[in-house]
Order: sequence, then structure tokens, then C-alpha cells
Amino acid sequence: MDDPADHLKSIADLARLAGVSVSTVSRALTGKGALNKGTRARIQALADQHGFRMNVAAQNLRLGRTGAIAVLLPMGPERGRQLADPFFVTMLGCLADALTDRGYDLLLSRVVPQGDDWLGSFIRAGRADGIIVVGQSTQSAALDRAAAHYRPMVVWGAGSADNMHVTVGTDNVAGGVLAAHHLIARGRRRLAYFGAVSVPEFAARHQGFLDGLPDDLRDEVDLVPTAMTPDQSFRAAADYFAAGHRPDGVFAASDVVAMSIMAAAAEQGLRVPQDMAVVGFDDILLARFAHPPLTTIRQDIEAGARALVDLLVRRIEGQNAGTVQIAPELVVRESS
Amino acid sequence: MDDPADHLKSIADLARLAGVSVSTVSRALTGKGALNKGTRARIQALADQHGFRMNVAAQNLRLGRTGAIAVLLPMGPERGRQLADPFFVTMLGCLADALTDRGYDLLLSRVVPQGDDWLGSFIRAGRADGIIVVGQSTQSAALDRAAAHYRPMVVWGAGSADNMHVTVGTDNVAGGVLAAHHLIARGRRRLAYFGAVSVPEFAARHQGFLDGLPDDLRDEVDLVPTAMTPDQSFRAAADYFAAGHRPDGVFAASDVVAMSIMAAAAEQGLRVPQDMAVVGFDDILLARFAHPPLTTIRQDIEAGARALVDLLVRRIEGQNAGTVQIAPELVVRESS
DNA sequence: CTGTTAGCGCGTTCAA
DNA sequence: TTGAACGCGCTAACAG
Repeated sequence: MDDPADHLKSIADLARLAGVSVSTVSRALTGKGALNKGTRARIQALADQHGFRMNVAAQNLRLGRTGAIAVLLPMGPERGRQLADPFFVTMLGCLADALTDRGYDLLLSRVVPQGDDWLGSFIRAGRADGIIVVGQSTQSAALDRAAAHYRPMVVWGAGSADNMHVTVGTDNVAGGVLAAHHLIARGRRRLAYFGAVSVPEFAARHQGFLDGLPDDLRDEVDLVPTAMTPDQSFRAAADYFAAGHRPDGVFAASDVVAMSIMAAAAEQGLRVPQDMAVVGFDDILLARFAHPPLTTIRQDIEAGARALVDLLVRRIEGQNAGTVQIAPELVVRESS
Repeated sequence: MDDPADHLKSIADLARLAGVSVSTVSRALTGKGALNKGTRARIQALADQHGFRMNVAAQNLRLGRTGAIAVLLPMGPERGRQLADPFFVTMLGCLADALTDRGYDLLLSRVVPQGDDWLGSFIRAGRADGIIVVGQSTQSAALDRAAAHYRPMVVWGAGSADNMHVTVGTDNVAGGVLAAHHLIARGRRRLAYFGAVSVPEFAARHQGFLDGLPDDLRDEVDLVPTAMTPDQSFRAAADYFAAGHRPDGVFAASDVVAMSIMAAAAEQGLRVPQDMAVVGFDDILLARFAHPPLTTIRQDIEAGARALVDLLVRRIEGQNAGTVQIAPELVVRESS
């Protein structure tokens, strides 16, 4: 069974051993095509007796497919730590599971979006049967251009009516509304939003937040723009508090940002939630164990990953399936 | 340039268009083999004028390789959230970068270690030119069995002299010693260790911790065994404190565990670091922004990833390179 | 039910 | 310097 000497490296070797033709072996091992029960069993027995596995690459070449789905992570200029973002990482794990269940391999590729045709070039290399793009959607022009000629591609992010490409994403506007209603219900009136605004999904969270407020408060909300990394959001929050701002309710565009804000607040002696309520977005693994445990808008990552894969598979099969939105959910803990 | 009609799908199409043979196109595009400067330039121009890219799968089949490295994540029984662990995830990102730099694709595969030959079976499928195994090393028997016949495989984890397989990993014992010395220097005497002990790398951290203590304290250390997830470690810590234990210094086998402990401590009104100093392991992204900012033993994940890839590539090339250890580093913040 | 044959898209001898 | 022919390991149409 694991004698290294008897190394069968192709179905031809196995065919010779079994005294049959290669196509018979092929039929026996794939289970496709008509074949005598007996010979099929005999060949299968022989195969795993010798630990033989067919060469997937050759099989795929012949079938005109690759058996793999590429997950593309377009990287921003701040190359490096991006994949450390707990949200993306969890998404990746769920995608791996969903794709495995469908019989696909997951080809992970971090790409630097540059040149006019980085995506088209990747597509034409034919390394994958389909593409899932995960990242902050600042590349929608490139995505649209590719989507015009290439169908098996789905994108995680903020869908927009005028996108050519299909997306799956949390309803960020609805999430912002949830946060607004919650803070209002907690009696908070001096409000602030922390997060990126140039990236569509975060802009939508901000917009939803404003939408959810009563008219008289909407113009009073502080907008504190910041990159979504722990360092930068910590700095933004520290500066903001140092400048004397004292909001009593804060909505952060992600849990990482929320936790950084709480760290900065603690340094200033601000108590959460007494002096200031904090609401995050994502519900990452550590949110429950933040100090204090973080109230947040939960994204159902697992459902998102499944939806991405379902949609992609349907498009690979030629169906014309379209954009999906996933409802966010308020999770109340002790930070608010 | 992106006219969809002119879709060249093989070098044969391009050859016809250029009025040359397929082998000439092959030579022009790969840059290998002798060829007239002029025709090479002409064919290359024609290729990217039509956005033509060679089929990587066919190229690899012919070259007898796949161009991909598989990253295997053996999953424990607690299927699911494992990949959410910030450490693994960061490692994955760094591996993606390191492999991309070497021209390899990254094939991500979560495997359920079951049956006697899950690894051998994966290997013989020929989906990758090499394998990197990342995970808690409870599978060393299976790894050794595979390593006996299969050379291009490297493992992240705790190397041991009697392993057949080669590993790259942080020196966990040295990390434990660092933690011990630090807590002692802070005047702590009632000590506890939180973490798994059945998994070699965590057992080594525990062992190092004990090694680093003066003889009279070694036997006094509380060992609090717990799985490494936030939920389970939180529960373990809550129970431990509820039982009346009051250590003044704690070493946690990971930052996630450390943060859970601090959350549980806060619920009991224990102050960190005044009542109890806490030292973690890993230095994940959020460690700086924990409350209070977490003192920890830093693993250099980027160096680890680079070492894994270097080692693997060397073994693919036939060299007999062996196990590498990476030195951990104490990062002092406010939790101790 | 099984074997023969012809490719999938590319690299690489061997001749010309 | 270029082209023709063969094969990487496999599947599928067509015979028998």
C-alpha cells in the first residue's frame, strides 16, 4: 500500500498492470461510462492497493477546466498587513469550506491593482474556472470592465445599481440605520462616526447612520475619517479626544476601529459606556471579549461566503444570477 | 485590445495569425530557445495587442509541474471557526506574499485528518508541487509517514529531533522562558499558565515557562488547561477566578487566550496589571489595543513564512535543507 | 462491455 | 532561425 517501489504514475501503468486499456481504467476510476461491475471493482481495488490517484491537472486539461476558483484580494497601497484584518480572514476560511463542499480548490491570490488590465490579464491566464473578488471596493471600474466580457466572477462588497459586475454583500445602509436607532434608544445625542468614507461600503454605513437619525441630529454628527487599520484609527481617535471632543455615542465602521477607539478613550479616562457608548461593525471573534464587550452590527460571514459560492457556481453553469444582499443584525453587549 | 470577438484561445490561433508555427510562438512567448529578435518582438506585440495569455495549466502539464504550492490546514474536530484564529490568518497572508514572489500560486486546502492516509492521498493527487502544513501539530505521525516518501513538504510548528518531517517554528521553549523571567522581574510569585498542553507547541511554551522560574516557584504554578478559542478560554478563566484563585502573574499560551483572561478578570473586579500581570503569546494585531495593551511574546510571522517558503523551494530543488527555529521576542506593554 | 483513436494546449527534440 | 512531429496524463467518440 505504501511500498515506494511500485510507483504507478499514470493510468497507463495501472492499465498495464491490470491487463486492460487506459480508457477502461479511466471509466473505472471516474465512475462514468458503462463498465462491467467486476472489472470496475477489480481495477478500483488495484488502484487503492497501490495508492494510485489520477493526475488532477491532466484530467482538468482534458475537461477544459481547472477545478479551481481564484479568490483575489486586491491590495491597497498599504501592502502587507491587510490580510491580517479579522474580517477578511474569516471570510477566507468560510470560502474555503464552501468551495471544498462544491469540489473546487481555492487559489488564493493577492494582487496589486495596477496597469489598465490587471484583472483581464489574470482572467486570460486561465488559472481558474471562476473568480471571487474580496476587498474594499475601490476597483469597481476595473471590475466592470472585466465583467463585460467575463461572466464567472462575483464580488464581495457594496453592490450598486450601475455596477456591471454582480456582488454579494451586507446591506451596509441598513446596518448604519440599526446603529443609529440603537444609540438614539440609549438616549445618546452627541454622535460621531469613525471610518473610511472614500470606500463605498463604509460610505454606505455612514449614510445609513445619518438616515437613521432624527432630522435635528443629522447635521450635528461628527465625521471622523480614518483608515481602517488599528494604528491609524487609534491615532485618529486619540487626536479627536485630545482636541476636546466628547461625543456620548460613537459608531465605528468596523470592530477593529471600535476597539481602537475604546483603547484611545481609556487613555483619556473616558468610561465606556457611561460617558460614551460605542457600536462597532462586523462582530469579529474578539468583539465579545473586548473591554467592555462590544455592541456591534453583525455581518453573517458564513452566509455571505455561501452566497458568493452559490452565485458563482450558478454563473459558471450559465445561469444569469444576480446580486444578493445580506441583512445585518444588531448584537447588544456592554459597550452601549 | 479588449475586443471580445478576436478571442485567441491557444498559441495555435496566434501562430495562424502571425503566419508562423506554434513552436515559434512558444519560443517567442517563453523567451526560451533561439529566435530571431524581429519575429520574437513581432509575436510579442501581437500577443499583447490581442491580450493573449498562454494557458498555464497546459504549460504546467507539459512541464510536469503544477506551479502551485498547497497550504494545508488540518482541522481539529471543532470544525469551522479555526481559520478565524488571527495568528493562522496572518501567516496565510505572509505565505501568499512569499509564494507569489517565488512565482507560485497558493492552493488553500482545509483538510479533515481522517483515515490512515489522508496526507498521502492528497500528495498523490498531484495538485501541487509542494506542501506547507500549518496547524497545531497533533498529526506528527501522519506527517512522518508522508515525509518518508515525499520530500517537498514543510511544516509549521514545534520541531522535534525524532520527527522525520522538517519544520519551521518559533522556539516555544525560549518564549516560555522569556515570559517567566519577565513576570519574576515584575515581582510576581503566584503564577498560572493558561493553555492547551496536549498540543506540542503549547506544551513547549508551558515547559519553557517552568524552566525559566526559580526552583522554589516551579511546583507552585497553576496549570489551567484550556482549548485556545476565545469562548473556551474565557470560560476556563471565569471558572478559575470564581473558584477563588488569585494569581498575581499569568502566562497565556496565545494572545487570544490572554485577552479572554483579561475579560474574565475584569468581570471579577481584578485589575490588570496591579492585581494580576498578564503575558500573552503571538503579538497579534489587536494586542496593542487590548485593555490594557498586552505584554506578549512576539512571533515573527513574516520571517516564519519566508523561512517556510525558502526551505520548501530548496527541497523542491533537491537540496536537503532542514528544520529552522525562529527566536521569539518579549514586547512589554501595560498588562504587566 | 471494452479497445482504438484523436485530441485538450503547450515544450522540445530533430531536421531542414 | 524555423517547422514538423511527438508526448505530458487524461477523456470521449467511435468501433467492434
